[in-house]
Amino acid sequence: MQDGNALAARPDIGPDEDKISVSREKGLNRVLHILEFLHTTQRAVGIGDLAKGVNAPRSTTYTLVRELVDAGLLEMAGDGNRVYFGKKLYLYGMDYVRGNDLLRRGRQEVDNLSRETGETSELCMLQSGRYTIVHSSPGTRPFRISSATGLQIPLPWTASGRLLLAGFERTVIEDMVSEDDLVLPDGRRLLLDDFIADIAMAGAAGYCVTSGLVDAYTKCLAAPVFSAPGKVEATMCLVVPIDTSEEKTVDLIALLRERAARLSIAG
Amino acid sequence: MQDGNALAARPDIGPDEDKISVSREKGLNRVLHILEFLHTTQRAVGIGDLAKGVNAPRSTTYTLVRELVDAGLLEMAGDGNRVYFGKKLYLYGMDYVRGNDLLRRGRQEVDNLSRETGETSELCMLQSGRYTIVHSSPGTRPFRISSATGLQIPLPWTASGRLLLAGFERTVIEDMVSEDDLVLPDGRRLLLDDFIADIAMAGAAGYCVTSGLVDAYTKCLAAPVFSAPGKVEATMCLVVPIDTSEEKTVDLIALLRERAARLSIAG
DNA sequence: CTGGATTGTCTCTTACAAAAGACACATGTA
DNA sequence: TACATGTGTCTTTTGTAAGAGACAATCCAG
Repeated sequence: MQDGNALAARPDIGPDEDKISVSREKGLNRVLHILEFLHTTQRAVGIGDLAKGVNAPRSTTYTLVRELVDAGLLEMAGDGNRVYFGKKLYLYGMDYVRGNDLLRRGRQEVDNLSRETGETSELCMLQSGRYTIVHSSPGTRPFRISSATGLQIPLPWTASGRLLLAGFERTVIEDMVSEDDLVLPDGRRLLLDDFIADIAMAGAAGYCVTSGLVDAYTKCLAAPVFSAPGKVEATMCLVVPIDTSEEKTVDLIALLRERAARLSIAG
Repeated sequence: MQDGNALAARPDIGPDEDKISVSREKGLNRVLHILEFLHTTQRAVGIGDLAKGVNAPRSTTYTLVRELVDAGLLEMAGDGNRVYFGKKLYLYGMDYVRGNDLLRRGRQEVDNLSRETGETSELCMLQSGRYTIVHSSPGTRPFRISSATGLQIPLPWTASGRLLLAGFERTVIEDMVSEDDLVLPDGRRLLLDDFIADIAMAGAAGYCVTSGLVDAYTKCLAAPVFSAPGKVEATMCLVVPIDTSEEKTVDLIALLRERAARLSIAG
């Protein structure tokens, strides 16, 4: 099952039809699409729009939504004909946190770090082959982008991405990184070979810094968190102004690496 | 695991859906049961046990689990043949928090309150007809029960339960409260009429105190959070030693009510 | 007012997923 | 050694859920 679902790319024009005919799909898959769609929209959605968004028949969507609302996974939002995530999902999510040492302690460390440094700090992981901000703490600077938790960003855009891929085979990396991912927000285009070289360097150095990749005003410092020797499970990173002095940057990296190391193994 | 599945006993109100034959069930329902089962066990579970736990055929369970793991809703845990909640559920849960003002601010207030008072503080809501601890902050006392987030408790056992039901019709309350719910942990039995009288009183007073209901050593103070005039959306509560002085209790109630009021409406 | 677009509910059909069961391979234990 | 128990992957069968479409009820623009 290769679910390169169309919703992530574009709802309407789908050259990558799984089958020639949009054959009957399993209810569970429809549900998974619905959840993913709500995650991308980040807001309550009308059931009609939802049906369009996941490219499912209206009747099916209505029944599924009703079942999910009854189950508490979704909730009807404000004005009455929109749905969004429900309390049950929150509860399950907290269960996950509780059962996951790394995440639990990582959130804590990230919060500490951003409080101590005043900079935006994040915990990042690979999530189904994509870079994901699992937790972030805003820092105290006047205007800082609220890089929302759960946001997924192309791996090549980030320092963390370079660390997370350390140790992977070249072929695996090629699979994970699409052509589009190599195009930066400002239109510049990375070379795959350069990116792979970056990954090797980052892995060897034990940290990674990128400047002006996602935007022109910040640089990103990242350090790896290991779940086993050599296996990068997550990264902690700091987002700082691009004009941060070399000296301060070095200090921050040292701090970051110390905290990341503290998270590693040590179960 | 000789316990049948407690959760299937009453998935929802009303019609006797328990058929003689455990006939073929919808995949989505199986999934919902799986999630609920994992929520009650609060730990990673082997797939075999999972199948027993939700009373589903092994083969079905294997395929469903595989699909859920692929989707990231579940993850294989530690030793390799157990499953538990996955990162995706955490991300969806955080989306819920973000989209839900009351919860977001409520968590904050609860954390503040427990820090200021040193007592265990909780945010509670109705979740599919049951009392649910949506967020809790432990307080600083030496030994305090870690009333886990997401824990569901019979409504009559709690102060919050009385407030949450304020304004509901008697028949609705009767539907929500089972016979078993009226039996306290220590074996005492509440009368439904008394409970309903309590609800009315709590609703009128705008707060509620219960002593020694869940256990003999604590009392529970609760105040309502309104989503609209008269509509109780949640409660904040404090769990304090049962021998807390009358004077201090009064002070805490005042504080609690102030904070709860701050959460109300104001959306 | 009218015509088009949305919303929510219902019914009926058949394509397809859930379930049964067989299999292969580990374990443990008498 | 046999014998039970747990695990993971097949195939086959058949009950039913996904989907098409019809319906009434809003809503809104022209």
